[in-house]
Amino acid sequence: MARIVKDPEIRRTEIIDIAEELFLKSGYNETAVSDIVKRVGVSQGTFYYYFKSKEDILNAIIERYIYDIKMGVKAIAAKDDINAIEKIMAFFDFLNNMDQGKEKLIDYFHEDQNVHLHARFEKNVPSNIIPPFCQMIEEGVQEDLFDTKYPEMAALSIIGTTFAISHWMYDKEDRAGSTKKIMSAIFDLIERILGAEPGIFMEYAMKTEGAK
Amino acid sequence: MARIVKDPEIRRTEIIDIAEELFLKSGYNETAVSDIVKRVGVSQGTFYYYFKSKEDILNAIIERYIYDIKMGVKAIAAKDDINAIEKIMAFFDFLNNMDQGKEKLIDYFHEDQNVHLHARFEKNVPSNIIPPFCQMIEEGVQEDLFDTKYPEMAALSIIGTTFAISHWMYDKEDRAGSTKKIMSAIFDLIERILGAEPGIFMEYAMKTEGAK
DNA sequence: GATGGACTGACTGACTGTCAGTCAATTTAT
DNA sequence: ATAAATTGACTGACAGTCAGTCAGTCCATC
Repeated sequence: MARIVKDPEIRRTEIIDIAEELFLKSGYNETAVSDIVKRVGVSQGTFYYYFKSKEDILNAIIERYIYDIKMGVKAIAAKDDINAIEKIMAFFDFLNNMDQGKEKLIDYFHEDQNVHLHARFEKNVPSNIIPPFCQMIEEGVQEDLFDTKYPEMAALSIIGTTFAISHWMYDKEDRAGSTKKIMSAIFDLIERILGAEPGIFMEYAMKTEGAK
Repeated sequence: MARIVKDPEIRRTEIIDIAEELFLKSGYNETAVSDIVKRVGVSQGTFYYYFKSKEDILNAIIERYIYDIKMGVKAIAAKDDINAIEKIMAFFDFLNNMDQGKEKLIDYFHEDQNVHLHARFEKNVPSNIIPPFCQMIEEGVQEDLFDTKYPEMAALSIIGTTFAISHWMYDKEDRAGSTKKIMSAIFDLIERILGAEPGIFMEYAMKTEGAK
């Protein structure tokens, strides 16, 4: 085949892009390295010139997600025109709306074939978002919006709660169920964990919705 | 090789036992089906007579853990000589002390080679323990020990929080750190989530420890 | 109550196809 | 000239298959 030399940075990104697309379409185990290189139009050897194993490219893909999330959260945490409650809500909004092309990332991740992606994702998210999230909580404590002695644990608890509930919802058939009740429950939990005034998150949510 | 016919139930258990041992020792990916059958002393064909794939036996192993947990939790939930707080504490005690031979299951699962087992485990635990756990919480609400409108969500939140914190702890080097502070934080979170009187879990914990 | 033949389903192990990963050779860029 | 990028045929390992074997059971017959 005609040999095409590209800037390594571009080649690497190219391979990651295709690998990500195929992993999401068919699953990690079901995608062969040979499928990836065929689509990219390079040899098997080139793949292993850039990645030391198939597992390695999975990590590269996850790292990219994590990087995006980290940047997004940092940006929210750094804002100075909104308070801690609004930041936390903006944070959830950001996570929910992160997408990958046309479909929501979160939907992809919950498909059964992607347990591999999903597990790795959830394993790496906390260490990256806990610090800025924790900062938001500490800010809220200083503003007297929250009341907790353990901001880091509260951050972990909220992230863990979110994961658990989102899995739970996806495993249940009647997912459409009653979104409102679930929202109320989640807000209630967050308020309790943070020691915020009961109902205050819902209040803010209504306000924002009204502004749209 | 000499052909030895056994009761299918026994053969199946035998294969699961060895597979579990090898998966925990060397990891799922690093254990070949051929390794398993060599140890059991049967042919490759026998393996596939009992399990439709390598993935399938992993499920069988997880199902066994889940079954044990389910039974343990049900037993605790059914007790009538202790109150809801004591039940919840007994439940955590039970989970923490579940072992597989000499090592604690939770320690095994956090070893890097066992991500596969671990992910599958955490995916399946909630749907099995939420119902009895939820029942304990409702009981606590009736006894006026807890105060929540969303017992199921509270159960999910506590499980999610527990997972998140345990991952967090295992990822940090300085794990030995300050167990007491972490215990206080976890109790604080549980009390908030359940709407229990602040400090009541710690109180019960001290009482139980004193009794020993 | 022994003999044997039909039958079942547990079990065998050599075989196949696939795939992750390697490497010596080759081309391109500086 | 040298280094960096690229090739693709090759290897070894492994999951999964399949045609066939054999232990044990059931039951008809003497």
